[in-house]
Amino acid sequence: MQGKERRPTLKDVAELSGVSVISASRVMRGAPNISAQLREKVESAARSIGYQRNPIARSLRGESTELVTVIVPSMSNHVFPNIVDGIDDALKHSPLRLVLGMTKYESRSEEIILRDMLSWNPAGVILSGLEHSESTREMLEQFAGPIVEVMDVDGDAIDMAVGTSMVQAGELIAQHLVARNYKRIAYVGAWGERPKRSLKRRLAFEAELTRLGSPLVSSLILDEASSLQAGASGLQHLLAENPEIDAIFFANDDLAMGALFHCQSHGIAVPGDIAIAGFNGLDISQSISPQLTTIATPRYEIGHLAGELLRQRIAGDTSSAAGLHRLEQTLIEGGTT
Amino acid sequence: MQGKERRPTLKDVAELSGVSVISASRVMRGAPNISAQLREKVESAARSIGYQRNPIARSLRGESTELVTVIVPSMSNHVFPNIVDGIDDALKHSPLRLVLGMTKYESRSEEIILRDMLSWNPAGVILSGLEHSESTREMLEQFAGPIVEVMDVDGDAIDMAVGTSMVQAGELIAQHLVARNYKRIAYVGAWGERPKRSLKRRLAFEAELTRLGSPLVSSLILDEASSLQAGASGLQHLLAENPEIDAIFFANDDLAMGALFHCQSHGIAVPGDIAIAGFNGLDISQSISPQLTTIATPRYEIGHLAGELLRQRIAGDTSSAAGLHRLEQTLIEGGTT
DNA sequence: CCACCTATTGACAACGTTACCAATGTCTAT
DNA sequence: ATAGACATTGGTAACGTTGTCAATAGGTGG
Repeated sequence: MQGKERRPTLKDVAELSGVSVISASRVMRGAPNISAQLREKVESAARSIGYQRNPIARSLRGESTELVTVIVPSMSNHVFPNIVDGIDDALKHSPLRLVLGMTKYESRSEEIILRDMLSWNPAGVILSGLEHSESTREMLEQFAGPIVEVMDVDGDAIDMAVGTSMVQAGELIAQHLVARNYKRIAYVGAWGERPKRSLKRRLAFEAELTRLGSPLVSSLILDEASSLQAGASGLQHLLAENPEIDAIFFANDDLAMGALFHCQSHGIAVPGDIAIAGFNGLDISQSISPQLTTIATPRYEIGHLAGELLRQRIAGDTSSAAGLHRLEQTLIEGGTT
Repeated sequence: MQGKERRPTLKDVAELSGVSVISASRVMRGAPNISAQLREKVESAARSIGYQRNPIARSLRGESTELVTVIVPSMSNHVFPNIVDGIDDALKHSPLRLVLGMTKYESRSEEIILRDMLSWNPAGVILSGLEHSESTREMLEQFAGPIVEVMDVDGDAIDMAVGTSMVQAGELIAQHLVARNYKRIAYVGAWGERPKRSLKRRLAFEAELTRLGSPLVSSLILDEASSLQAGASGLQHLLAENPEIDAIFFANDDLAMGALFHCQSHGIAVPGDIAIAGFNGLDISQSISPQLTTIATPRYEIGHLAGELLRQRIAGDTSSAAGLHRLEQTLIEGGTT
């Protein structure tokens, strides 16, 4: 079904244009000190046989490839597609290509994927969160290229990190709920709280509630993936156990919207009977009515900056940029609280 | 800031275990006819220095890499993250890795990305849609590995294709709207209708409406990306021009939901004043109220089957599987029509 | 006991590219 | 005019792996 002509090599280009292989190489990679005639001869030969440089041979010879390893938990969480879109846009006009791996929130899986991908000698690595297994951390420390950890900035970066503060997010929601005079506040998480950033958010939320004199009444960490359904069932469980709860902070907008829709279809008044807050600020959560109270995070921008930092460092902009890059997030006071 | 020890090679393993390089190679790649002692010596040496096979050197020598090129329009369209998730799960237990490229719905961009990625000699290619530029098509025909085109199956596959029928989708919605007795039906699209599958859907929709004696009253193709906002503004434009429209088929759920929310917040009764239908069957469109009338497409399954077909062919399961793989989609009769 | 076969291991070359060094030619300052 | 600097081009080897062929050892049937 396929053609399979042998792919042209530098040798072919050199023979056709009557120059040495090394000269052809120099022209193709834009090395300095090439005469105009030589360049012209080689370029036209290359064009005529459709020569493409072979990145495999190139990177066997040299050091690193033009691949950027991106490891995220999953695409089904709306957060990560936005991040990946941002990264891709930042790398769009560079020769760098994204190699994507998904961990399903398992740190063992992160380790395996990373080990595998590092064997490609990538130009850089982007992964999510600041917490990694011991051996993941070792591999990253051995890795010579730039590393960006995305999503949260509450901790130490191995190299660079871009994200928003989970601690601040938890505090903002706590302050908001207390200011609105809710008294019996609960929390619902998912994914067994494996992404440590959600744990950070919850702990900060709890601590701030306690500080404000209105400690958390109850919390429920679902083991399943977050989804609208999970949010609805989380809400039901909590209310069944503890009917006097008057506000719930959900680990993300999906859970929160699921709970909201459940209330709407079961005659539970929001925020009258119960207040609901989420996290992320997904587009859709701002279009429904009432608008969801949530924290809007700049996901695309996180990805874009991560890609940009990586690109700059790979391009030779050494120095700078190491450390935490904290982006702003905003509390959206919607109609659900 | 980083460690940068030289990466161990086969030579290191061979020296440490006192065997030849080629024997070490054979053990590492599990070749036949290896004595137990040799295997043991080599394996323990490899373990002790943390040897990892170098896929770059391997694929320079051999033929193709263990990379799978995946080219999709964008991650911000909820459809593609699901596809990518499905592909990833299908490839999870193989050595294959996803290399991701995004075209932003530009066929020129598809061409550039594909050319670049093919230079890595990928094991296989997955891309979206059955329509490609002339030179994209040529490159694909030259390509020796398996190719899967995902999303739609209304046309001819270069090699394999997995998706649902856009023609059927358009017809189903047309039949549904006519059956519900809507008389003045309109259509709203986005992305300048660059993905040909949405064009196919619209044309089938129009043809079926005509056949049923209720031809399309008006259609509006927005040039912008689809989004909730775009859906709302599409609705407004159409109604401004043509107030007697009583039903609109939107190219996807995002547009449809945007229109629905607009109606809800502007006192337009749905489906009383206007009926709304979408396409995709996103999770969220089924959780809102009223539930959106739409066509539910098996996106994850499309990705999964695409990955599975690719994996099988790469593993040597030649033969079979070429051609169109049509998956089922279902009309969801929601409360918006 | 010998030709022959199989199992096991090794040597060499090659994949396509580029770093490094060498060779040639050209130009400038003294 | 000449040494030295620079521009331009070429040759060789090497990156890490594996296909191919060769070599060795042990075993088999006649």
